[in-house]
Amino acid sequence: MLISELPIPAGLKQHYMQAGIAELYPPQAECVKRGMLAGKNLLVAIPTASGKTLVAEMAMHSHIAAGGKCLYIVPLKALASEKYDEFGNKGVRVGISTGDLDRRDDLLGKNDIIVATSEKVDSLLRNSARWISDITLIVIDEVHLVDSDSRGPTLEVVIAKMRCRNPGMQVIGLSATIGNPKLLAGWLDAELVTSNWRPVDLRKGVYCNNRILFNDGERAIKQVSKNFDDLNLCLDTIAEGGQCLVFVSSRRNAEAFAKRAAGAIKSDDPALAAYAEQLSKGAETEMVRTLAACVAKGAAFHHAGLSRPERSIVEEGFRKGLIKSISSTPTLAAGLNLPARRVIIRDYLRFSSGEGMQPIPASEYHQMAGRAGRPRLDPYGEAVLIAKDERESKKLFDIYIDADAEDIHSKIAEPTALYTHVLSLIASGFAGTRAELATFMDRTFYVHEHRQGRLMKKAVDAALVFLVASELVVEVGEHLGTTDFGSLVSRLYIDPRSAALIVSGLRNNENYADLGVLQTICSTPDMPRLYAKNTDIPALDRMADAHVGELWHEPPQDEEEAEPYYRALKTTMLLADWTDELPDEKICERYAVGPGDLYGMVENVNWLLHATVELARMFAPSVHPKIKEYEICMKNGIRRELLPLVKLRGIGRVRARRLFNNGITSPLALGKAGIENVTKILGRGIAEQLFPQLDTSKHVPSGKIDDTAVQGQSTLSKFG
DNA sequence: GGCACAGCATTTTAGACAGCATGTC
DNA sequence: CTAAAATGCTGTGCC
Repeated sequence: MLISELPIPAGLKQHYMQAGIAELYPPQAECVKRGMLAGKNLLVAIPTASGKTLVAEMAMHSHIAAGGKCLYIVPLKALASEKYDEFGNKGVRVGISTGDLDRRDDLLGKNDIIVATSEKVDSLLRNSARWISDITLIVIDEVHLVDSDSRGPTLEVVIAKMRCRNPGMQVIGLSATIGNPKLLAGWLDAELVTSNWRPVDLRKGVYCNNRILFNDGERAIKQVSKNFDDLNLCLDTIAEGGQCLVFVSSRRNAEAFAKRAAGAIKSDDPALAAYAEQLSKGAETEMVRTLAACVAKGAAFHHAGLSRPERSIVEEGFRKGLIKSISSTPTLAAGLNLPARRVIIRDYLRFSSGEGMQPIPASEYHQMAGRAGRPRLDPYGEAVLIAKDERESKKLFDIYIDADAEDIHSKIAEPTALYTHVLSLIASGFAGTRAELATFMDRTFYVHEHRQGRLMKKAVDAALVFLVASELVVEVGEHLGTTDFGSLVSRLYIDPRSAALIVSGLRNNENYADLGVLQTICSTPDMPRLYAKNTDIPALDRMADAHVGELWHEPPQDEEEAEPYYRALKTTMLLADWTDELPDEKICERYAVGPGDLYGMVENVNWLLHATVELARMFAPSVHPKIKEYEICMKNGIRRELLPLVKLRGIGRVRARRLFNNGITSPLALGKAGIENVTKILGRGIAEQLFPQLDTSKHVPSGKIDDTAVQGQSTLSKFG
């Protein structure tokens, strides 16, 4: 099927022509035949990289040409940016909305295409963004994620809410291949398109006894390294001019492989040295030093301990073909599209708490394998597993290569998954009675899958019991409504259990302490917790003793609750060190985390601290100002005494501390000190940027700076 | 008694969404 | 319940 013959806007055709796309891939053509451009709902369950995004884009442009508006839902923030870039510059207005990137709501609604994460869409629905009702096409990327324990229920509810809200809306689901696509298509009232076609030939095999076994042949691998099969596989591809992606089960393994690969590749490209240099500019942690050393030689590792900039450097180096191998935890499997000629799935067992080492699901294997082969760049792609003996080799063929992907199932009836969604359905007017809740639930994948709502009703009832007991929901006769508290919690987008925990913390503690608030937040189900090692326990106990008056939670007597307690306490300590101005490197070293973990932790607690501020406004007005200050401390990683200074643009934790230690403790003192003195402390450029800010405050008394001075004063007198 | 070290026992283990209002070193 | 590598601990041999 030729692009030129399609009923899509001329402008888009031209873009495709210029990009050298003249004809549709077979599965794409199938989508068109099934009515994708004629408004039919569609579930496209085809392998990665076989052109799902392109067909969805064509459908979106058709809608826009007819005056419609499209919502493109993705599972990851990184994916949202990727799609945002891809859809842009093609004559339509594209907007993006995720936790960190946002245009103001009304502005966002002016776009033709809005790219957003599922949670963000849910949040927008809860906060009644008006443009939502203008959406005529919703595209759900990776719909099979309704199967996810943690995030699937949200996706499922968002899809159901959107379809309730906009009855005539077209729905396009893009999915990896799954075992039961018909069931999912049935739920979406969609035509089903499945296919195994791929643009680059993909060969799947198992390495065993110095050769890769494929279903249709084998390939000998040169034994360069005596001890390491994984390395030999990697070097084999590089020798042929390819690149390698190695999936392993832990961060430690990823780093260890990168070191070995670096030692064997020994590339000395000056461009690599530049990347290494760029990396060394960041936090000077052991992890970053290792990464820089590896990158300089043409190898890299990738996991969530890397910060955003560090990840982009690695990704860019690989895309440009300079970095020859990346060893990665599952970060890269689900995230960015970063194909390589050979993908080595080295560790197929992964630790899972309570279950020991578990084989990864076949669907995940297929997803990683699908990363093999760069369209137009590689002649073929290879996905290789590693076996110790023939027996294991046979097993790997059985459970992965020759295995279909698993069926997917709704996870919405899990005990606690519904608390937040039942609350939001009541708060945002989707349901005002138990009967209306049931009617809404009839539209979920769960009820479609089980063909009856008995268990669903049980789960909803259990959620209501919790919500009523926590004073979030009130039931008067038939009518269900939210309290002010419930409505706030729904809009804040936090777990009702977190809200209940925070509110009881605020109510039950006479003595306000930052540490108590922090510990409470860290005990919340919305806060990921650090792992507490056995050897950490004594230090944690000592720390708890030293701060008895400030902590709001006692060590539990119950053996079972000891672990979450210590994990929360360790997380509390890390964040307390952050607001105590311990340098990033020291924190990373002390808690054995990477810069990416630290920033993630701070970002997460900032979100919950913001929610705590709002809850305190309602339940503990006397401590509200203190928590608000603490929120700013956490955002910047500073002690209270620096609060007046960080209000200035260009001043963060480091510069504020430098000024303070030189006796400049407020914008007022900064003005008195004069530009020359400040130049000595911070350099000419920064000083020149600061003084104009002081000037404007004179002319605009109600401006930002003046505010700051007042708040700073009161802060210092209170907490001296 | 003190130290080095082999060898056995224990410990540890992936990822990442949400609010708000704009700019750190 | 399953693995594998790193780290911790114990006991031995030696001075």
